[in-house]
Amino acid sequence: MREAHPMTPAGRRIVAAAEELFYNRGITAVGVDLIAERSGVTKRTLYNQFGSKDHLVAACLAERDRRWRSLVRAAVDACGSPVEAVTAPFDALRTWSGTNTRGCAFINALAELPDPSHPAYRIAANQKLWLRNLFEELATAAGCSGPATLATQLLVLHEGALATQPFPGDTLSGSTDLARSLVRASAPPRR
Amino acid sequence: MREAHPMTPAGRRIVAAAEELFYNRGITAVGVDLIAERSGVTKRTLYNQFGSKDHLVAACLAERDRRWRSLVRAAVDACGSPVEAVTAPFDALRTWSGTNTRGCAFINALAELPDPSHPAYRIAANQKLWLRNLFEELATAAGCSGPATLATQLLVLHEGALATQPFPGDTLSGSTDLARSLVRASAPPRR
DNA sequence: TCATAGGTATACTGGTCTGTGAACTTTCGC
DNA sequence: GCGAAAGTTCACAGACCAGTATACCTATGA
Repeated sequence: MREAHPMTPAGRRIVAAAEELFYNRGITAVGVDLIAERSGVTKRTLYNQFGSKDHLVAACLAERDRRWRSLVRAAVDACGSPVEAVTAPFDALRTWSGTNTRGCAFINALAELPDPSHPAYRIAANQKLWLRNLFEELATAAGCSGPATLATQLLVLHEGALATQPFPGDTLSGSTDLARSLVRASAPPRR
Repeated sequence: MREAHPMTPAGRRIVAAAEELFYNRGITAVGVDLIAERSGVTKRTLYNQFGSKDHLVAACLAERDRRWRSLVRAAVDACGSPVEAVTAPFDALRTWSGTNTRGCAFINALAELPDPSHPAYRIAANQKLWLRNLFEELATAAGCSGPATLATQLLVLHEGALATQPFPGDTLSGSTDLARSLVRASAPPRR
């Protein structure tokens, strides 16, 4: 289920170029010719590596997911207490938003890929499930009451901050504050 | 700034068909030939009415926005008290979600239309601004403390519920509950 | 030494895309 | 009855699309 990344140098360049183009211009709007040109590679190489555009899309989202998860894990590890750790994904989101200002790539991808049998569909859907479960695990570890309900609320706040990111106004700060006060309210009293 | 809707019968059929197709399959993925066929109209008529696909996209989003706003206004008017009215958009969202299960059409559209000069861009961006301002107006009318901060938090909850809608699990109930308790906490004590 | 894997170069297929041109028909209010 | 607006028919332009075919080059390592 967890495959390694035996990707050739050309393969990595293709994914990097495609990721940027898909995120900033949309998946359907970007052609494989442009991706090949941007990554300094022939279209033949692209097809030898990924087989089809659909599978390249999946590879891009998988790579993005991998990067996002490791950022969140680092933010969780950097926290001093289990209670702080519950809202660590909001800290990760602040970092992430510095270089990703066009909303959530997974939501955006699903907007263009309505077919559940598309190889990228499952990756995008799992991404949200993973975060929700992480919130629940962290809430449980911090001793919060009602971790399931809390996790859903935190996910909504997180996705809301991400979805409103392209619009003017700082929504991330407000939702982070709200998330923290929710966690504090459901956490056991200190010592 | 506010033009009427002197749309011909064919024009209305085109918008209706295009709206459904754009929302369910993505804007770039849907061709004008298909839209013309679905609405029982010639491609020539489509271009006579809207000039370009881009302007048709804008007309579809404008129509959707109009429908959404009137639903929200009706929900606000149906409320018994100013405090209840603040969270009325969440009631409207519950109704709306019955027939719209692919997330927010405006967020989805912006994912495919990165160019701010696209005729549809401003419509999509204004939609969120309108809702945020409505929240603030309603919060002020209800005598809530810190209406600006509250409005931003309510917007985030609303957009979060909308964004997570395509995924399994009922996120709308949890965010509606949270929204109501936020409003109650900042509202003045009864009588 | 030589097979293999990764990659280049280039031309091509068959299809779809948005958008236009030009001439014809239908409907309806004045 | 007539003129204008709305709509039809259909061919067509020119660009772009995903994906393939063929032939060649160049490392590396057994």
